[in-house]
Amino acid sequence: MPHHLTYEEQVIVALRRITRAADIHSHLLQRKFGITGPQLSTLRVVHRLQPVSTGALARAACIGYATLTGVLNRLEVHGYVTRHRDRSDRRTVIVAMTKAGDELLKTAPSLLQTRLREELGRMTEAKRTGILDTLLHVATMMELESPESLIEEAPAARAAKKLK
Amino acid sequence: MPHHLTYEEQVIVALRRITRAADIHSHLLQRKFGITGPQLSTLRVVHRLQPVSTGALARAACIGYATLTGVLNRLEVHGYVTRHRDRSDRRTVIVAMTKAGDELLKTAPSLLQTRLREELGRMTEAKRTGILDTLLHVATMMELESPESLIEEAPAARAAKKLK
DNA sequence: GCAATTTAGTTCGTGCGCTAAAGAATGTCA
DNA sequence: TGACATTCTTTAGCGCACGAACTAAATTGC
Repeated sequence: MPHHLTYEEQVIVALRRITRAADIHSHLLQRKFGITGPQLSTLRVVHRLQPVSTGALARAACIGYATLTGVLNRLEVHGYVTRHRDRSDRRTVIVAMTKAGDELLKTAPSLLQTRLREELGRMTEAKRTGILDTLLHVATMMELESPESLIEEAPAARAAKKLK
Repeated sequence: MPHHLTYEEQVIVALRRITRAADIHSHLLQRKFGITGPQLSTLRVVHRLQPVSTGALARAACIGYATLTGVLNRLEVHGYVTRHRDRSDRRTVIVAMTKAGDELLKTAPSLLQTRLREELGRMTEAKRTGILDTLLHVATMMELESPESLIEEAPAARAAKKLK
């Protein structure tokens, strides 16, 4: 305790600890079950929306197109999903589950750390809701910063780039 | 809104949105000021603790040794910090600020998004404290999962690995 | 019809993050 | 003193994440 930290620095440390813990948990998942957190998370979204285009998948999973391509590559190599181009619009790629993917989700561990789940389960409903609300609130505030680069459902209205 | 999400899935989405927003902000910092979020964050810790060993720095910054090496490489290339080996114990590496590093910190923008800062500034003290407490609480719960792999100040007491 | 634009995905380059293993310096102990 | 363990840092290998640039396909305008 050499110095006082400002409120802002404390928030940053807290966020850092959260992402680090999530990352460590992801590596633990990979060692134990052969699948990482982002892969498992993506697979769940595929399960919920399949068959689904990569674009819709990226928006639903709050992930960039480029990142999703890599995750889908690995999921495909592992045999958990299939990709094929849409017949009517051959630009879009349709993602669907395989049997192995379904099977994995049935036996897959929770994405959340088990300890975290236990702790949350012990809380009152009000406290649980409060935590989620705070997290969503923080997320919303942080996303306010760069509105254009976020998931846009309406990609119109940016013709201001015409120079030549 | 095709399906209901479980509480757990909602928490995961919230965490995902937070880390994504932080990442996007980091890229924005890099484009505008030539330094990323982790680099700036690390530089602040160096400023607070200098001169400091890389190990102490990693623990203070909640970051792995290997990751810190890369960040320090980039900070050194940019001329913001210096590294040299300790005279008395030549295993440890001592990190210190340069003039350029001090200068950067003086003019550097907040690590937090400005919008987030504004929103937080508008709140009551109680609400601000509540948010920080919730974030720290979540961080602590998530870290419970893998105690050994976290920053250990006392690396003793793990002789249980003697098999042969 | 066919150029110009828009849209969907992928590839490329860079940086962050982890673990595991390697290097280098120090300490221990017979 | 000389093998062995311990400590501190870096390297290697992989995966995630972003933006920018690229390819291919569809749409629009003329």
